[in-house]
Parts: sequence; C-alpha cells; structure tokens
Amino acid sequence: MMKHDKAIETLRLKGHRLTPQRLIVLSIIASGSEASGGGHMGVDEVYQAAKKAYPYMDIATVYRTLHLFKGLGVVTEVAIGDRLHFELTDPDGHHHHMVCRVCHGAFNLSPHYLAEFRDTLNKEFGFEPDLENFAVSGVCADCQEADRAAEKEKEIQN
Amino acid sequence: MMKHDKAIETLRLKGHRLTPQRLIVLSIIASGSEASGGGHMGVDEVYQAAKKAYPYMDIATVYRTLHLFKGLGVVTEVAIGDRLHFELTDPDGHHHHMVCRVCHGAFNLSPHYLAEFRDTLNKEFGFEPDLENFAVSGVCADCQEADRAAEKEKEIQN
DNA sequence: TTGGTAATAGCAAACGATTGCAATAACTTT
DNA sequence: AAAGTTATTGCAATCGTTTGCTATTACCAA
Repeated sequence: MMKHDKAIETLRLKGHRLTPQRLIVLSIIASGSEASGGGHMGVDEVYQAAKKAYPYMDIATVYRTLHLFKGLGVVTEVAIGDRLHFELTDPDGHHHHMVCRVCHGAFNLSPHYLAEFRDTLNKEFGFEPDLENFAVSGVCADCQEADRAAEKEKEIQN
Repeated sequence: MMKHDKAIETLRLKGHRLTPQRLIVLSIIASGSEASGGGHMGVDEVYQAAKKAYPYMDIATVYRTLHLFKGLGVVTEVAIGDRLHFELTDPDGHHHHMVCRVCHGAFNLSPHYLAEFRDTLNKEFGFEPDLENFAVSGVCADCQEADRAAEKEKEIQN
C-alpha cells in the first residue's frame, strides 16, 4: 500500500506517464511480493495476471514496464534458472539471492556477505560490481541432501 | 595443441563421438583463445568461422557442441552483456570474470577472491555456489573514468 | 570389410526476450 | 474544455537460444 504510492510518485517525478498498464503491473508485482512463496514473479506469471485485469495487455508492454520499474529502482530483477523474475525492491535495503539450480528456489542473502567482496574488487582492480541485483547460482542444502540420498540408492542397487 | 589432444581424449573416454563438427568447433575455440583480444568467443563468431571450414555447419550444432564441451569441462562459458561467450578452460585452474556493462570487456579474476565467499555460504546456509563459471557484472575502471569525464563536460556546457 | 545400432547433425519450429513502427492516449498549454 | 505534443501502446517482426524430429554417420562387432 505505502510502497505502491511511493512508486507512483517516483514515476511522476521522473516524468513518466501513469498508464493503466503500468498501474496494473505494479499492483500485480506488489501483491505477488506478499502472497505465495518467495515473492518473486516470473514474467509470464505477471503477464497472465495482467491479462485478467486488462485483456489487451501485451507481453512487450509487460517487459518494458518491468524494465522501466527496474531502472527506477521500484522492482528488482533476479534471474532464476535462466528466466527473469521480479519483486518489489526491498525498502529496508537491498538483499541478494542464492538461486538453487536444482529446485529453482531463491533464498535471500543479506548484503553484508558481499560488502567485503565489493571492497576488494574496488581496491584491487578499480572495478565497481553491480551487486544490487546480485544472484549466485548453486545447489541448496535440501537438494544436496536429496542428491546424496539418490546416490546411496544407486549404490544399493549395484 | 596439447589441450586439443586432451580434450579429444576426454570426449572418447566419456563415450562421445568424434565428429568433424566437434573437431572444428574445438579447434576454433582453441585458436580463438590464443589469438585476438581476451580469448572469449561469441557463439556467432564460432559459427561463422565453422561455416568457413564446413559450409553445412548448423548453428544448433554449434550450441549443442559448446554445451557438451562445457559439461565436459573442456570450455568455460562466460556471459558477456547478456550474450554467451566461450573459451578453452584454463588448465592452470579456473578463473573467473569481471564483465564491464559499458564496454563489454571481460577481465580475469583469480579464484582466491571467491574462496572466502564460498566458505561463508557453505557454513552459514549449506549452499554450494556454482563458482566455476562465475562472472560479476559491473563497470571497469576505464569506463568509470570516461563516465566522470563526460559528466564534467556536461557541467561546462551549462 | 561389412553390417547393425545408437548417437548426432541438419532442418524447422518454438522458446523467452527485445525492437521498429504506426496508432493511440496521457499530459501540458492555452 | 479543447487542441497539441510526445511518450507509450499493441502488433508483428526479429533476436539469440533451445528443442523435436528424421536422416545420417561414427563407432562396434562379426
């Protein structure tokens, strides 16, 4: 609710137009961030929901709107299993993600785990990393466990 | 030359067939890694070169071959500005990349800068990150400098 | 050396994502 | 309130990449 209004204000301040399509996408992302699991929404998920509210909605508009919001810092993009997902930007400061390559789950990662890494790249190479939308791919604890169990199963069969 | 033979051996050992297409792609990647700048090759770059050696070469074959090689550890994939690039895997141990969002340049990053980060994720969350193909996006020192110069230029005009 | 078989190549269609373009509609100005 | 300006939309074409299918071909065994 509050974030909603702030996002709309941001749009106006930067001279962008307040179209129904943009408001729809915004409200979908906002609701998605509170309901269901994780808060991330896939682009098609957003598109399908938007079509319900406004049947002429085009997928290109969804993409353009999400990228606009991303540029304004209203939403955050996170790549989950090679597909783009979006969520409302965390107002309490950015967080990062660990994305499991097996189950495609996304886990939050506090920024302080990366602060040192950023410092090092800065000082050693003068390189300024984009860590706002940072996500590491890997395998989560559960999937590692499941994998170990499957390995054992295999051994028994031999 | 040497890496070449080792890669071919790896193919055979894992039961993959030695097709002319695969040998062509391998030699192109190998030559690309030595010549020109950086050693990374874009997929289309590989495709165009492969067509010269074998005109019937298909882009799908190039993709499938590169992914096969990647799975075997023969080549390393690095995402440069949202496009996939490939290089022969560094035999002296993996290295990582810093990719500049502005000039699309890729800079090598020694693995020891990430060792601590991996340890932390492991211990804190049980998460095993995929750092073999790790690349951070950001802005390199030169482009930061150019950006600052452009800013100054702008101020003078006002 | 030949024949059998399974992996692979080539083609075309499909995917998710982006872009060019003409028509529309949100904002500004009067 | 109406007209003008310009951003934005919807559509279709296109991008880079992946996938299903059938014909081909590398490899193994006889």
